[in-house]
Amino acid sequence: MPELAEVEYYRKQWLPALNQTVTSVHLNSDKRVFRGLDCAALKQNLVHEKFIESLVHGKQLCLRFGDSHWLGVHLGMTGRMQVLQAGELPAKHDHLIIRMDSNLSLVFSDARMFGRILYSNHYLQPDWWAHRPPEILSPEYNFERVDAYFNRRTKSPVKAVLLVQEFFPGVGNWMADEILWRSRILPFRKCGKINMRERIELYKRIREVSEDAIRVIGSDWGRPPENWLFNHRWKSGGICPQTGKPLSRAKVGGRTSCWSPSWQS
DNA sequence: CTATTTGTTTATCC
DNA sequence: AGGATAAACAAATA
Repeated sequence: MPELAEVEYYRKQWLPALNQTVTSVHLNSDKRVFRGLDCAALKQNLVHEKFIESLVHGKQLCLRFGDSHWLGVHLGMTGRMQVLQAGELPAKHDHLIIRMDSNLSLVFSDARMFGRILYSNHYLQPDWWAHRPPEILSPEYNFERVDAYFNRRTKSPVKAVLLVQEFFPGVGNWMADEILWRSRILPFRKCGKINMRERIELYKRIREVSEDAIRVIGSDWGRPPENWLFNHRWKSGGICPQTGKPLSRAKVGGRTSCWSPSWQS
């Protein structure tokens, strides 16, 4: 389920082991989450290194060890991160276990294995961390960028474009539906047909939903207020919190989308 | 047994 | 060349 705020929530789960040192790394290199990775290098080189920094950018996590070890974690659809106390045993889908000198263990789990582990041992930033688009809540993000993104995808449904990570880092399926619902714009509208007033509204709601998600979910995975679309969109039979009328669901841009026909146009 | 899932990559067509 | 679309990946859940 990880989007912007859920990824931040999971980043925090490893913080109890910050400034501790790796004693061993356990993994099964056959698992799909390690595709393309030099698992032997990860297992050997991370030992004796200190966990010094924990960063997040959109849905991408970057964990730094020592002065040249970069561990990337992408949570995919069902990825999770947690810390195991001494004596606690790994579970079925725990694919990467990093034991620390405190006897805590950092654990990455992922049932569906759409997630991915990345690793680089170099003083310079690896490509997967160096090449990042501006984050939605950063100072360099602005309306002109968003306007330009829509102009590059004029024939795509706006829902599909909101899911492009290069444009809207961290936005996932529920955030995109929430943004469109708050902007009162239907998900299948083509970007080229969205006028300036609507684009300005979308830009504001993109930032608003990102802030709200971080505040409500990113800290302790709290349940969002009932006046968000969030709590009503998951199952069919949901009701629009604005109009009290039924919500609609259908695939838009390849993803199940939920909208309120009595509210969005 | 069938259909569905909060994500990304790859192939293919335009 | 770049945009648009669908399939593939894998396991749990309803």
